[in-house]
Amino acid sequence: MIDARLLRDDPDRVRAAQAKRGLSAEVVDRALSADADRRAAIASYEAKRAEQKRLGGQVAKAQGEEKQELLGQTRALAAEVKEAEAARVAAEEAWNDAVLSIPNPAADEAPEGGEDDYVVLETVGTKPEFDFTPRDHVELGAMLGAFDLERGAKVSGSRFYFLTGIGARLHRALVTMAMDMAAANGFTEVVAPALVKSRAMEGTGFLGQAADDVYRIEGQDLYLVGTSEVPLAAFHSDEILPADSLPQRYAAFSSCFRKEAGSHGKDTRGIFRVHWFDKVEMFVYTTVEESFAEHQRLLAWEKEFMDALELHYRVIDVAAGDLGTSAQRKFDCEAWIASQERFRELTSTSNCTDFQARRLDIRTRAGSSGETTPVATLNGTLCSTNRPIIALLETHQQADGSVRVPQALQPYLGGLEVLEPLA
RNA sequence: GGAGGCGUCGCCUAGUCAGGUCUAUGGCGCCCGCCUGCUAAGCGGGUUUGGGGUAAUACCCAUCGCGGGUUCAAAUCCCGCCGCCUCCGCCA
Repeated sequence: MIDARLLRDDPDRVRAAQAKRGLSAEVVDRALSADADRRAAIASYEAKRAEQKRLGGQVAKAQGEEKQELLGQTRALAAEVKEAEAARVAAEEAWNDAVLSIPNPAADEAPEGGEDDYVVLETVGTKPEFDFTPRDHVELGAMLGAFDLERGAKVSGSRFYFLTGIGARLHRALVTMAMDMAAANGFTEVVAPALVKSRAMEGTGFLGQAADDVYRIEGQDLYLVGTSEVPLAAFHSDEILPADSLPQRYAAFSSCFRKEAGSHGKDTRGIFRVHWFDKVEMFVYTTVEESFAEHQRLLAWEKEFMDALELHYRVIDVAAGDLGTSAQRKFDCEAWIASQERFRELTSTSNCTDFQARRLDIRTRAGSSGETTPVATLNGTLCSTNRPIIALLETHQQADGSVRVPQALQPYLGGLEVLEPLA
């Protein structure tokens, strides 16, 4: 939720922010008029309610005829209060609807435009070269016995799979390595619920434009999360976090579920784009002032993970139109996928500033004044399970279908240096 | 899933049966001040969180787990829901 004061005091900035994302400013005007209506309705209700309370006090003390007369007055007033309250509630709903549909204004630094208008910030490592025709992860996976796509489809449908043998072991190794790195960097380890109530989904901005991608449990107010950002953001909802407790850094493991609506026919091969995967996600609560530096730290930790896997990758600054509802700025790390001859997203880190915190009512106390103020929330992928496996297999493959294990990962595979194809 | 108990402004707590200065009591903790070689004690004051309003005050409204209802008036009465605890059943 954007700051009501910003909307009121500087609506042109919000209009410009809408334009930068390629969205209409109509909702800004709707919100402004709803705000005026709402405040008028509140004033009217409160005046009547105050009068009702004042008379109520007199009724309590009055006797006989005087009491009867007061009761007559106050009965009429009660109806007016009820009416005014209904008007107030309606006005507040209109305001909420409008303001909740305004996304977080993008950072000034974020590139303008849509999906293709990203800016490459840096490219790390060198493109892997092969003196043989490189296989894609599906072929390699079959040779290694790392996953079973046919049975995944049989049991659960398209975009499902089983990780098997070395694939399952790689999954465990990656998650453990990621958690160890997070712990070493001061994160609190968390295993988070993958089912959450609508409040958590709404609060993190996933029931707006992204709602089509979310699985809902039939007959219950429960949703399958697409990322543990959701339960982690809601973790401290309705709380006031002591200033000296910030930043609070969590690294959460959870399964992630995505309908992938609207991506029919896209990345249908293998385990790249699937309905379910697992992920270790970094999540930070801090102050808005600190959030920008923290965002850089999250990016640095993501790069540390990419480096540990000895991948060739680039970092992009995602354009305003391609940011999620909540993000003010987003960096993606994209690894080179040899079979596709292009960079693909492996990790993503967003600074949501105080946008999610306003919706979820998470505050801290500002400096000396003691005033409460919304915190900032940030998230970043440390390790999703499938795409790193893909990048790893394709990057470190050898002519015979074996795969070299990056040194940092070896201890997590019992010292294994090379993954060998099954006989 | 069944039975019972509980939910009050950081923590504890009074108030709920008999609705009306409850504008929510008291204690602990915390903050400010006085006193004081220092500290403690003592004394005085303050201490939920939102919202409206104002240049800023003042002032006003909401908030007793949540949502409805009854009533002129609800922490208090009625209905529904949620959470926690105890016991039983089931289960990993």
